[in-house]
Amino acid sequence: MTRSEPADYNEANAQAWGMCMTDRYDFRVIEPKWQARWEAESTFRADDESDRPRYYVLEMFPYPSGAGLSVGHCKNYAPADAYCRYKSMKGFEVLHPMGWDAFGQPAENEAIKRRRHPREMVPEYAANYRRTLKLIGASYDWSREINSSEPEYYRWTQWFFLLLYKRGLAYRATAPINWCPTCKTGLANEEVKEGRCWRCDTPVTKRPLPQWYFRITAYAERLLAGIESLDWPTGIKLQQREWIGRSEGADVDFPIIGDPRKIRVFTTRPDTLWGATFMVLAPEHPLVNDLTTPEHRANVDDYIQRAMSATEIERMSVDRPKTGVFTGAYARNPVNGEAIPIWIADYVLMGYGTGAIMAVPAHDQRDFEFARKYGIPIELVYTMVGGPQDGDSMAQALPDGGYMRDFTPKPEALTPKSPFAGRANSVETVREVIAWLEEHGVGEGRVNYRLRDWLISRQRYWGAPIPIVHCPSCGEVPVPEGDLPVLLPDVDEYQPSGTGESPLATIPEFVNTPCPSCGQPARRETDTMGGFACSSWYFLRFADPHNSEAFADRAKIDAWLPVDMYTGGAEHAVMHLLYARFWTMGMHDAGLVGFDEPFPRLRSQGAMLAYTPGRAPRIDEQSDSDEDGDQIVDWIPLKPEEIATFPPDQIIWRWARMSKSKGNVVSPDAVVEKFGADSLRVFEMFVAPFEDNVRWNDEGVAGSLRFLQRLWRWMAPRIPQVRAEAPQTSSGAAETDADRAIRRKLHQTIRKVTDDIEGFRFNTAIAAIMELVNDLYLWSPTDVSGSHAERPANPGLLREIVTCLTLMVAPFAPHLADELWERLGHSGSTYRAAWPNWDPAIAADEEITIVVQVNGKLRDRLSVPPDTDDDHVKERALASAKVAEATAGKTVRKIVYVPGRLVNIVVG
RNA sequence: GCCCUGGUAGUCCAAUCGGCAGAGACAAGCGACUUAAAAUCGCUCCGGUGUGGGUUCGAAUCCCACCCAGGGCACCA
Repeated sequence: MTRSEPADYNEANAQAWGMCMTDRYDFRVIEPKWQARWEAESTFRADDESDRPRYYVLEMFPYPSGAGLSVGHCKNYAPADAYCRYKSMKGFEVLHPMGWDAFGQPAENEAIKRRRHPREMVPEYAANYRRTLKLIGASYDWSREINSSEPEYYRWTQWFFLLLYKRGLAYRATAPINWCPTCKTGLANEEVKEGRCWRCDTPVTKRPLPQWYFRITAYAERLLAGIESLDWPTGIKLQQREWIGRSEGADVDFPIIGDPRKIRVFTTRPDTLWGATFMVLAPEHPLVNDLTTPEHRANVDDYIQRAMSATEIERMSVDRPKTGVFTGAYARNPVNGEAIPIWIADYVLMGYGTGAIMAVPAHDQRDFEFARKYGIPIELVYTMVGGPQDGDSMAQALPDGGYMRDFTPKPEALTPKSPFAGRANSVETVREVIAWLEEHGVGEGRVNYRLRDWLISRQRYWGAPIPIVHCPSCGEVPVPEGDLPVLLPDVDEYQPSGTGESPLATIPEFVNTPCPSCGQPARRETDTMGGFACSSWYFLRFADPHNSEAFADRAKIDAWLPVDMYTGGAEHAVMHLLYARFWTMGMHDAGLVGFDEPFPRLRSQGAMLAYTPGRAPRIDEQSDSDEDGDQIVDWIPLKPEEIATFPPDQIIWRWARMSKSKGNVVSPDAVVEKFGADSLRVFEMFVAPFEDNVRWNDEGVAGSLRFLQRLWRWMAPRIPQVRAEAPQTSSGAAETDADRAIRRKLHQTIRKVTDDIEGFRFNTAIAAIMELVNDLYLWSPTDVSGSHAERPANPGLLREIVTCLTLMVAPFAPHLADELWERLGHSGSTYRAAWPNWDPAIAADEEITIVVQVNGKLRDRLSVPPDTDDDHVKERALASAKVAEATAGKTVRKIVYVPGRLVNIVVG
């Protein structure tokens, strides 16, 4: 947060330099100059024909909002850009593209709010983003810019829809879907967070609608297995694993008494079948209506009614007491022949497994609570020594463990004797029970996934129309490829209707079309695709963005993809990243691409936090949140217009993620104006590791500017000296100890910076350069004016230092580096210059410090050549006076020597 | 409730394999330069790693328990 001091550092600097105006670090001149040069020379254009090895760096493409780019976005863009520049200098042909995730609700909502059409608004906002990205010196190949809302792009989104459709991976079905009453559209499961819409926080309701789905569940196993090989943050891999939610168990069929049908349940614990004393169906289960007996009809209907009207939040609340009603029907437990009652309860979810469970109250806490409440018998399957021996004495379900009881079977039982009596409660027993069930034809092993199919339909205007025609005689007919794109009609009114119908449904010219198959009048599908469809393949388009014959040329895809380094926010851990993986697997199986993981390497940047004024919520603002004590809203950011009028003593300041909605966004424009783009870049990389959240502060950027000025002040006056000398004058010069030390430091720094950039550790890379600069001032002091920069005794060494330092700082402060590079007499940008190498022999320490400990406590230090042999080091350690003092009168019991590090003398 | 990440100086952060706790910066202070201030250059300050145990010659690092912060999941049978 900006504290105060609108000090103009650059002006102050100019004064300090007085007469030396031409040599001062003037970012206001340097930065526009190089940005113009890069643009004019197409420095960052990725050459498809290059014979260099390829490297593809991609940041998740943004939705260009009206608020513009913030310094928070730069937390990702600046380091990714530094990485690109580094890779280019390492000899790679780098593809670094940018585009706009322009379809979808954020753009549409903003357009509605501002009463402008998104078609004209999006390019304007995109232009502003592009301007800001250029302002911070980002090295994008703008000739590859794409916009997902343009027909030449979404034509291929539709093409992929049809591809998935033809491969049986897209289908239409009617089911109760997640519906956001505010956004007035259906949502995918991934877009519901804690029962609320991920965009607007509105509690989600259920609504039965015909919708399009992608059959992502068909790839559940591959999506899960593929995670293993990915170089991604462990947290994101874990989230994907949990979202897919694999569990092993069995399907078991329970015959209904007095009905020929059976109820199928999924269970992970088929070994507890002997304790299943009732069954529970989800209220939406299709058999409920048929099973309910007349005397229970009213109760059941009433319960279903209430369950359907509850919001997801109410229904999913864990702490809520279990409720349910008896249907009047009974099923037979297939293993022991008992007749068990069939209930319905809303703690059973229609969307998971079969929507029906066998309830084993003795071994499942939820079933236990339910059984206790409704007086249903509790039958132990496993018992433990010292544990409860019958259901009546239990206070809660039994934890895992114990051994299986023997049971007295009924005549209807599957086998006359209980076959597993005495078996341990273990996964082996579960496995054997499954085999036994299969043998007797009452169940089969099954793997179940939590993942559900991806709901892609949106009842919104601003998206790619789903390319399907509904014909009264032919049914669903895909639009022929030659007729793509199905253009989104240009209309004035496109507000979401809220009826469950897309706004497109009200446009007869769009809806009415002849059937592509039979030519009879038919209706177009009016739903559009959610924005995640566009972002599931955009990384391919960048390889060949202007292709009008195909989504991209295969040879170019093979050359550039998969993406070598992908960066973006962790909020897309399960949405975009899972969808894009699925889509890629679909394409791979269709033979369109040669890989099935699009992003082998991923890094997630931390958020930029701003110090944000807020207030306590009013009573009425808490109402929808806190029934169960969670989800309490305790802080609401103040709108910019409220701050002036709000009582200052009631303002609560907090660090909050920068976002347009909180009104706490710091724009790069102001920062660049005041400190320069290079300072902003250096600050964002230096302040913390890439993955960490950062609290924005101007002081830090000022510090980065000071560092760049310091570096410049040392370098600039020496460049003329370097240029004046012939390149090869170093050989004869005698090397002093100080010269050798600084050269060693230089090579150690190159090594450190190289390793750190490879490992995405930009903060420590910059710290290493700072260290080198500090050492340079000690080696060869410079005063304020630069006039006292002495003529070096060893011009070759000076040339080496100046050259390597310029190149090393280039990824972080490219404008400054290119300016120095030019002054050094080179033409062109550092972007195509070679990254410096280090010489291990020069970087090697001449002397190393060995720490001498006595009983683990530091007592002395020895300085020895690195190749000194072990015994000699130990001898010298024992010879130390300080050691003698510490060991006086004690016996040496042991000497631990860690080569090159320490000697620990254990005495007692 | 469960899972994951992380707690190091007044602040942000380093410490690569279990081996000197401090690289770098911010802030503060002092000195030099200056008529003065700013800027600059140099120097200085402070902590023993959230808490309590354990393993080890040796723990910021490994193990156990707890506390705090951030994130994820949450009736998934």
